[in-house]
Amino acid sequence: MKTSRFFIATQKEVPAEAEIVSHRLMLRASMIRRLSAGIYTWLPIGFRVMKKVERIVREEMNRAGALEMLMPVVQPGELWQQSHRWDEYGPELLRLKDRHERDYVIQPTSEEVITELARGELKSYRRLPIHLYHIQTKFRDERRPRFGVMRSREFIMKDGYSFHADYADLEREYRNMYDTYTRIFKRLGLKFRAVAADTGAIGGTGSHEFHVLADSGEDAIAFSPQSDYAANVELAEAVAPGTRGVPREEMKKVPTPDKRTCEEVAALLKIDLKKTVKSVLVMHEGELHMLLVRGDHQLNEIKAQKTIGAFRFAPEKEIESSLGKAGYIGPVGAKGVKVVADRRVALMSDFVCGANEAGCHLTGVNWGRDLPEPQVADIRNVVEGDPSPDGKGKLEIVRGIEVGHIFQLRTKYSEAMGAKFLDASGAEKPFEMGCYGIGVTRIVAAAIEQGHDARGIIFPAPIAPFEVCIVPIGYQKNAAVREATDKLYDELAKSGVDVLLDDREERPGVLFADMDLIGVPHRVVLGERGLAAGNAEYKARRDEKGSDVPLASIGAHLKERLAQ
RNA sequence: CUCCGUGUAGCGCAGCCUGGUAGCGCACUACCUUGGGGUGGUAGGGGUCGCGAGUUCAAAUCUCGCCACGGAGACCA
Repeated sequence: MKTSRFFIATQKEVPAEAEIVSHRLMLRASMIRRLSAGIYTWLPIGFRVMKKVERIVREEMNRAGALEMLMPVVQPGELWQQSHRWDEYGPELLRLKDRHERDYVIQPTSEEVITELARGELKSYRRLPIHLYHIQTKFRDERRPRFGVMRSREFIMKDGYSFHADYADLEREYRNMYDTYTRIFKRLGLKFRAVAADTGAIGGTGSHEFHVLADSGEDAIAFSPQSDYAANVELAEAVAPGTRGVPREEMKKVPTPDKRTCEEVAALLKIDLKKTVKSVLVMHEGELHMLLVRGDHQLNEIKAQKTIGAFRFAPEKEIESSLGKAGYIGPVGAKGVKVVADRRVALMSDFVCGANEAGCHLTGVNWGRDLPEPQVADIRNVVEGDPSPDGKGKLEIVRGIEVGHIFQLRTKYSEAMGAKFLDASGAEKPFEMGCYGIGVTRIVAAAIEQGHDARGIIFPAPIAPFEVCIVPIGYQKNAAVREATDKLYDELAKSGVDVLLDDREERPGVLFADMDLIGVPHRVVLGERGLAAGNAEYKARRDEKGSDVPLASIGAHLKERLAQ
């Protein structure tokens, strides 16, 4: 490909709306253009990258025995009513009506269609197992689309669905997919980690998320370097080994005027933040609950909801009408309030909390003596240094971008939609199902979050828009440069290298800047100066400096680099 | 959903407070210049100032409504 005939529309300036580096660089590199909120056009450069990601995903899925197919983007609402997702999904599901006023949805995933297909086609256990997948446009009407294609409304995903006669076979395929995903992300050249995820209401033993590691990631992942334990921070169990200390202090009321937060109180009293307890008042079905976590910990709403059920935070008014001024409430003498303490809090002694009196806190508080033993539950986020739930080592926390998710659906859809087969004994059974997703377009953004510098994108070679670029200096004017350039270009193109020749009549600086920006991993510069000495210059995108390579062997040199 | 902010050329912005001929930079077109890290110059083209109402002799500018976009927000006693 020659740049003069290609679509390069790089820019120095970038729309102010682009917040994260991948979004900025994708716009600047002319990979994408925004059409509407969360909806993007993929320009040729971006399209090439996306297709390379797709290809690797496709090759590995096929290798793993899955069969590619294609399901419609527009799906009848009726199927979604059968699976109950019509009601469960909420406003993220884009619904529309056709001219006959019939309901349709734009698919966010395809469980309904695939289950409907299986219901009609897979009548016998002899046809099982089978794994079907497609790579297709999805739509989720996100509340707040942002970060470019990282969190867009329209996106491309590979979603696969497997059908099994029994759970053991589903587990086998699940492991197969775990291994396949691991291979895919390795081939993509990304740093990633598989983490245990929430199995939610569906249960079953299996759900893993695959995260590309990047500081800008939206998810925090807790893992133990001493074992293979890894989980989303929101789900990681916070354990609290040890026993409660014996009380040494008397409970005392101390004045803490204008000190409402644990941090302020700890600073005023000159005590460790770990001696304080945060009291959070919530309302669940008309009943007030007080949730207690240690001053330096954070409440985990998901865990708390699992413990007491759905709740909302109590507004200041409700706090004042029940216990007193917000900022000074606490569990001691909290009448009409159910107290739930985090495991860690339940082990505390001589702690500090609000006194339910404006401007006052209590010190030296102890369970059993000053207030009744509380209900105890895991209701906080884990923090760095917490013991690993599997008992091996201490947790570390890194940030990640979720790019893959594998899930054991079990019989949720097959039962809801009556998708059954006959087993060997002639009995009718619902399929055991698995589903497996990979965010193709999100991977492109994630790769950029992981690979960039001040000059632009640094793509892993397997997904770069081009493998090699040739930058001639004076291509339009210097016959020797032109000749050497054309010769090398033809040689590389003929041997199947994905090569880009920058033949634009621009200053060298412009060419260099553009090639760096779009992230081509290997670059050859041919100029009068070097050619006079019989040399080409080779530079890898990651390197600061290039090196001279004899012109005669530059082709071989490149092929060697590409093979690495 | 709530609060805040912003809508002026493809992009980044100024002008608005204090109403009076719509501007700058990038990009684009032509020519000259330059040629190893976004060269310098000359001349151009491109605008319903988000939409609608109101005030006024006169509205990008003031008022009201709407729309779009962006940011923040259950953070926590």
